[in-house]
Order: sequence, then C-alpha cells, then structure tokens
Amino acid sequence: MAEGRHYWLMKSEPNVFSLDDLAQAPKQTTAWDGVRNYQARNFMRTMKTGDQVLFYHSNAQPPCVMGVAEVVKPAYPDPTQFDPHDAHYDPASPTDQPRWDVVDIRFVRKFDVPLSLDLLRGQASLNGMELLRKGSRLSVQPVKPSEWNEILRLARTHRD
DNA sequence: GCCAACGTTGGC
DNA sequence: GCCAACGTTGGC
Repeated sequence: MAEGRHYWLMKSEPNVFSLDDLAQAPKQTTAWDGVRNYQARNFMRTMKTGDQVLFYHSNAQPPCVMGVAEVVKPAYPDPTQFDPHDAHYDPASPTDQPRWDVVDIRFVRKFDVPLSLDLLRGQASLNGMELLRKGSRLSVQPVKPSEWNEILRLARTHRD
C-alpha cells in the first residue's frame, strides 16, 4: 500500500447524488460541491490525488457504505458558493479568498452488497469509527487504515 | 414526522 | 466571550 495514501468517507443522499450517479457521470468523475462545514472542508483540503474514499448513502433505507471512489483532483474553490441561484450560495464568501472548496472524485467500484450501518455497528473491530459515533454528522471524515481494511474485508465477505 | 446532536449566528 | 435561539443533519 502506497505510503501517504489516505482514507476517507464521504456522505451523500442518494436521492440527490448516488454512487450510481457517479458511475454514470462523465469520466465517472464529479466535483464534490456543496460542503459547508469547516471541519469537512479542512479534511478536503488535506486530500491528495489517489486518496481512497468510502461512498456512503445517508438518509437512505437503510443507510449504507455503497462502494469506493478516489480523489483525482485536490481541493480548489467550490464554484457553487458564488452562484446566487445555487442552494449552496454563500454571499459572505470573499471572491479573492474563497471560503469553500471541492475535490474531484472518480468512481472506483460498487460493492456487491451495500454494507448497512447496522452491519457496521455489529463489528467490534469498527468500534470508535467516526461514522458510528452517536450524533456524528460530519459529511467528510477520515477513515483509519484498519477500518478501511475491515470494511473491504466485509465487502468481500458479504455477497449474494 | 420526530428529535438528538450538533454548528452557526448575533445580542449583550 | 458567553450563550440562547435558530438551522441543519441524519438515524429512526
């Protein structure tokens, strides 16, 4: 495993943008726009090309880790913050020092079976994972290598 | 639809 | 700098 490659988890509501949407996007790539939380933004600013991302469906039934994406372009200003017609418009963001960033991510793979939040909560090895913390709302979060390995192992184990 | 657990805003 | 009010996230 390459040194310096980091692991992340990013949440999306599937009725807004699903992993299938990413797989069908041009070049299977999208700008991860609309993040308006400083902690999440700061994590995105530390992302590097090649970093691996768990793609999570929130507000889904059930909520699930769906598969894997990867960072293909590091942080740059989020254009939606300057668009008055966009839901994520931020009139307070200075144009010369934009407040919000995006990264570009590309589809890598979809798991054979989605890994539900329930299933993940049942894994003692995932104790302490940010996603599983009560009240956790962070939409971009770091994943430990051990957690990454465990989730990929579960993805291999749980098939039709 | 409910509501706990946040994060942000703004009066003081 | 405090903190009440408010808005949002997201599981259930």
